[in-house]
Amino acid sequence: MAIQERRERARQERERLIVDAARELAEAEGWDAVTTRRLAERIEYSQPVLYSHFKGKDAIMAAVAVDGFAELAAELRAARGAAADPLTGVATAYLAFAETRPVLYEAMFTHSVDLAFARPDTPAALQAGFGELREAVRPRAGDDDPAVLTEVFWAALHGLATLTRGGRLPREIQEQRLALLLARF
Amino acid sequence: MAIQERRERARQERERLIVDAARELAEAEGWDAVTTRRLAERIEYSQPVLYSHFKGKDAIMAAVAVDGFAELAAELRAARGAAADPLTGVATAYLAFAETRPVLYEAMFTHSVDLAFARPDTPAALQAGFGELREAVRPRAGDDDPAVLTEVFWAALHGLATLTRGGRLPREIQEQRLALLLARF
DNA sequence: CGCGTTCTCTAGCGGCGCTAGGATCGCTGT
DNA sequence: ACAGCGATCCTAGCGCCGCTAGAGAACGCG
Repeated sequence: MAIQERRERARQERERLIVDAARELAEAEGWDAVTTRRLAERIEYSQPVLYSHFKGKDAIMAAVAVDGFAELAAELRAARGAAADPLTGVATAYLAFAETRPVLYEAMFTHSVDLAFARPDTPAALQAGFGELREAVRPRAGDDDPAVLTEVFWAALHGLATLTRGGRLPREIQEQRLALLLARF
Repeated sequence: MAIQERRERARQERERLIVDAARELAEAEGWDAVTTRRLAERIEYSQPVLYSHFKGKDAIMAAVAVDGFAELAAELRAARGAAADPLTGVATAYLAFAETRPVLYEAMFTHSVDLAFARPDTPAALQAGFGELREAVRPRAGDDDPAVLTEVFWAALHGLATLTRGGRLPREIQEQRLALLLARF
């Protein structure tokens, strides 16, 4: 039986290799450069092995996105603990994440439509990130439902992040925008 | 000289034909189905004709997006005039636009990164839509800069629209979210 | 009518995501 | 020790993509 375990271990290592390679390639040259051929070349296997791990290219990107959600959750947690005002800290950390890891943020939100949210099989990392936001919002909720208010706050952050990233909003006064948003919460 | 004018007119008609065909095809089968081959077939010309009008496929999508901005601006204007509370009306109209014309909204915000915003050559329709939002926000701005506050409000709406569209937020309680957002403005 | 420009098409390039089918490797039972 | 047999992996190729070069047709003009 140990043989199968070793094989399974090797499989999972290779799966990590694929996901990491996809992320590195995307961070180096953008998601357009992430093709199955280039990915296969980078991991030194042939194309078809990708399909023995993932259903298709989208699934690989979704795996990168899940990693991204885990990192985002970790950074939000750290920011909530460290900042004088948790909500400010979390919001700043969120915008910083989107700004410094654009490739991850794209995978998480712009691409990969079929990641289950608010479902039984939702990856834990996704829930965790939202949880961090909710705990930061809760003290400011007043009579409002904290969960729903968190959704609104998250949407505002997401909007700021994506509109800025897409060149729709000039980057320079982002701090001012964030201040106005926080003042209203 | 009249001959050149006639030709120019025909060219512009064909350009409209291309943009409309792209939009119709996208609305019928999604943007993935909009390929240069299928588009050429639909307008009953060969592929290279497309490239005598537009630099590439992205430019065609950008043209559809500009049409979208014009429609959005028109709907926001109507909503601002008709609603009891302008801000509520405009916000509702914005979310309704994203919900009922997902294909246009995608072209405007998810794709086509290289539409100039806040630049000399920014299409007027883009400015107009933002102007409608700004006029609706202004009475609620208090001591805040209305333009910046409008950006924040727009970002919040955009976030709600995209997160809902991507399945990140369940659609059912969108009205409740909008109420919470409006209450904070 | 013949000429030159202007337009449009056929054909093809390199690359894409993905898959079928055969070769090869490594474990297993005799 | 070795033949048999799955599991594993690669070569080759399908149909499609965005885009372009170059041939040929259509059209206004002298």
